[in-house]
Amino acid sequence: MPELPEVETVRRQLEPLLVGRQILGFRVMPGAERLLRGRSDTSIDAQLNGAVFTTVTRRGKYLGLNLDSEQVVVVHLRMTGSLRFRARDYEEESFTRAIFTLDAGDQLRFVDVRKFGTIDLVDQMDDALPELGPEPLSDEFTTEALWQELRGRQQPIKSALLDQRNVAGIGNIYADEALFLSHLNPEAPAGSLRPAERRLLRQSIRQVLEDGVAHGGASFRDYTDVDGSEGEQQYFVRVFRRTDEPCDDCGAIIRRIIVGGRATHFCPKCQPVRQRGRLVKSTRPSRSAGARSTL
DNA sequence: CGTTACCTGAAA
DNA sequence: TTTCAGGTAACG
Repeated sequence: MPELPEVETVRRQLEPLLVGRQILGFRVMPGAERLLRGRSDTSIDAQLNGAVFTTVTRRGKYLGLNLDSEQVVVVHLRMTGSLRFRARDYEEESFTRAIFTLDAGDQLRFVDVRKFGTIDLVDQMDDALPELGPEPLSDEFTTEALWQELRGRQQPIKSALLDQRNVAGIGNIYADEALFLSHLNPEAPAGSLRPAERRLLRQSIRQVLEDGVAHGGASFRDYTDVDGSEGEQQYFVRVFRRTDEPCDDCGAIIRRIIVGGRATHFCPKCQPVRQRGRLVKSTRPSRSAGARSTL
């Protein structure tokens, strides 16, 4: 569920709540053992005990809860995970999968209906991360860096944006929104973008992610922040889950298709299938015909 | 490369 | 009852 803006919202809320707080215990609830990916909660509990949070960082959709013990708790929320900071004696919540007990009895809870989320304890955040592309809101995310990943690819541009090895942090909402702002058809081959389209796509990605962060993330279904409240970005989307509604810009009816197995929303008029090269109907048929034989 | 599996509840 | 879901890893 959470994409970069939702995870960044959690990071910003969590940091001031956690920094300086000490961990007194950690446990995983019965039936949720898989979230530790094979490790036992007792071994993690032993390593965490007494450690103090120093900073909270983010890489793509991953959160790093950094400790003064030079270790990092790396969390991925996947589809339905959330981190809740709860004061001592706060009521129990359904679907709580793991609990960090802090000094004074407060708790950091990992709540996750579908049990896809993960928690790792490592010495360096990178140790828990798969191959990830550039951070889209950093300076390293240039048009050239983006094109480096897209060039030569036949895959639909939508699928390429969801591949975390190309760019880190984009998910289904922001991929559709960025493609709408870019006037790009989601099924266009990733490697087919013209230079101007690449620049616009890079800028659109940054725009939609920055807007998402500014609105505290999007809450379409499950996403809630650290105290359980919702974001506002769902009120600002242009196409995502607006199937059969008129496009804000042109009034055409927004369509929903499946691309790479994911629901995909777009405006067929603003994001048309690009015209193929028009070799047949050239404006100067007599001169160009013999001169050029290649595409 | 696209498809399937992993889970579970809400909505259609 | 069936379909769907802000994600990814493991398939074929």
